[in-house]
Amino acid sequence: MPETHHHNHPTADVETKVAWAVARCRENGLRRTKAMEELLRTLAVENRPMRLAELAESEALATQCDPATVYRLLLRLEAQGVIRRLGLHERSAFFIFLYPGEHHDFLICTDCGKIEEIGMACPVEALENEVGRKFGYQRIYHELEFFGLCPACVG
Amino acid sequence: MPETHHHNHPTADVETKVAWAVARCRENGLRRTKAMEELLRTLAVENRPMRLAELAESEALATQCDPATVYRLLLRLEAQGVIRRLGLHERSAFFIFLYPGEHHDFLICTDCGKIEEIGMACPVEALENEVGRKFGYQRIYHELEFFGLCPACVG
DNA sequence: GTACCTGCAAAACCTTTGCAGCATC
DNA sequence: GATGCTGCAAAGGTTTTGCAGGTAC
Repeated sequence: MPETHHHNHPTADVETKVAWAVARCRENGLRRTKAMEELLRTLAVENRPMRLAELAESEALATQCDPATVYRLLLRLEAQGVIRRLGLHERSAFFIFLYPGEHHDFLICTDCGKIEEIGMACPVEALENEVGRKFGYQRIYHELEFFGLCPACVG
Repeated sequence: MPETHHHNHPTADVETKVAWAVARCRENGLRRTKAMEELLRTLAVENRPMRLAELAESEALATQCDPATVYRLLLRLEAQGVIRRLGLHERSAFFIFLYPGEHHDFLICTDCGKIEEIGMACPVEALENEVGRKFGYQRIYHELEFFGLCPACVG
């Protein structure tokens, strides 16, 4: 299965995504734990960028494990390529489920920090390939974010 | 002068940029200080994303002022729209000089963190306008970053 | 049984703020 | 002279790590 391609297509079923991610982690030697599954499921259900703190306090995980565990899990899952860390200008990092064939672009309010997803075709794919070739980078992907004042903050 | 437009064109002269930024700040009631000028000049000369710590330790500023001052200056300059804060996945924020008509897209190594600028036409401008209209956002701009393993880290 | 994973707690880092004194306008 | 800017120092918030014990395989 390809690492990434950027067509927006219908979101896969949550359990399908979780099963895929767990399988991939296990293939690479990670142990299947309750916390891993719950973390992946939370990210798959929410399907939006979430912070460590938010995840650690979520119903599914708060009773399940320590924030430090969530932190270390996020590192492992990112290394496995089943989640991605995003830089969205906040002080804390955001993480989102990374499922093959799905791509997300976001619109962030510079005032209130609201994050919404843009369900529009992303025009960057061709450039991405060209950049990879020209600069000799491997495993390339991109992040595209739009920033501006949302209607509520424009007042 | 328009807030932003995204044609890549030859970089303006450093002193021109600094003078423009200082003028704009003064028009909006900020006081002209040595630290402000040095900070702007450093960013204009380097013309790349820099962190607070890096700026505060730079030759021009280390002898000039306290890190807290650099921090507060960065906030003010960002509010004036003469610099921009970038989210590049590091724990600390990056800032870059923002001159009308100039646009930057970056390529960042996911392993060593090297940041290079891509001098290629950015295909996002049309989408940016459409997103602004569709979602009702004002003062919209975008950030496009490519991530991957640089040749040295592929090794 | 072994290697990995977890909880707890502390350290490390970067950012942010309070306040008294100084510089710009 | 008034207001904003600065330096110093301390607080705040998130991330990161050490270590002893528990768990998946």
